[in-house]
Amino acid sequence: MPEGHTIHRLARRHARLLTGAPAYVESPQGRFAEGAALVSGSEVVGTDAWGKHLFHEYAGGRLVHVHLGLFGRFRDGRLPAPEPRGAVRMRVTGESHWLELRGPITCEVLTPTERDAVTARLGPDPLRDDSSAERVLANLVRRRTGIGALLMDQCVVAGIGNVYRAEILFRHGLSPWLPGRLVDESSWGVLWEDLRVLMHAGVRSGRIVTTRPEDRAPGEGRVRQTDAYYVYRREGRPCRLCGTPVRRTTWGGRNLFWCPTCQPDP
DNA sequence: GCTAAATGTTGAT
DNA sequence: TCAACCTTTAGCT
Repeated sequence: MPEGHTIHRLARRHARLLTGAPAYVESPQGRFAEGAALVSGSEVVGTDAWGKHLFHEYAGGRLVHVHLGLFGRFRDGRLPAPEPRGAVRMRVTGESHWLELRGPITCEVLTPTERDAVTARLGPDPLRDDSSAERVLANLVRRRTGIGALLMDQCVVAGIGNVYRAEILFRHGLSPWLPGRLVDESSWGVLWEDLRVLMHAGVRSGRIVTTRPEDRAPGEGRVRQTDAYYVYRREGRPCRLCGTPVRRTTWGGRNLFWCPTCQPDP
């Protein structure tokens, strides 16, 4: 489930499992063999996340840069590690735990300068303390494109994916086609704070839940997956607030879900 | 067992 | 705008 919250959660977890000890890095599948050899045996000094990009920092100044793309996945566990099965791009063995990475779109070794070049192309990340609502707003108001496309543009704001995009626009009654230049400062400020709260909750729980308790079936404990969203993947089902069937279209090659009543055309 | 779809990005047309 | 790529899973037969 790789939106920004997944990556930040992985960064924290990997820091806990690996930091402060040497790690042995291999590529059972072979496609990361050269990179693995560059860092293997060095101490893990920390991890970092920016948007959907994850970095493992090794002593000696090398970084492993991972982008999960749509399909990438990490698994981990306590040593001893099981025999790698199938296409394992990277396997990391620390002092007490192992990690396994499959299906990433990117897995490469970078220098600090190269890492800076990666993050320089990214907009502010709502999950980072150094992010700023004002800077994102400045990126929005410069563009005529609809806010629905802009929120998915990682140069504008980093870490939002298709689920958070659909859900945050619904929660604020905004049409995905509202031009970025028409986004006003006060409603953007409210949306941004809400987004930060939702994404931080996602980091904590490891899943995306955007519905308010009063908008889902009563019950304690874990929110059922069918109750987690307002519009994402709910095409044809009645809007939780107004009953209008949720709509879906394809925009920029991605599915876009919205309620035409709660999010009227601009 | 097969097919389609998926929370993403890049590069060609 | 479209296809390609990375891999798993759900829903069929």
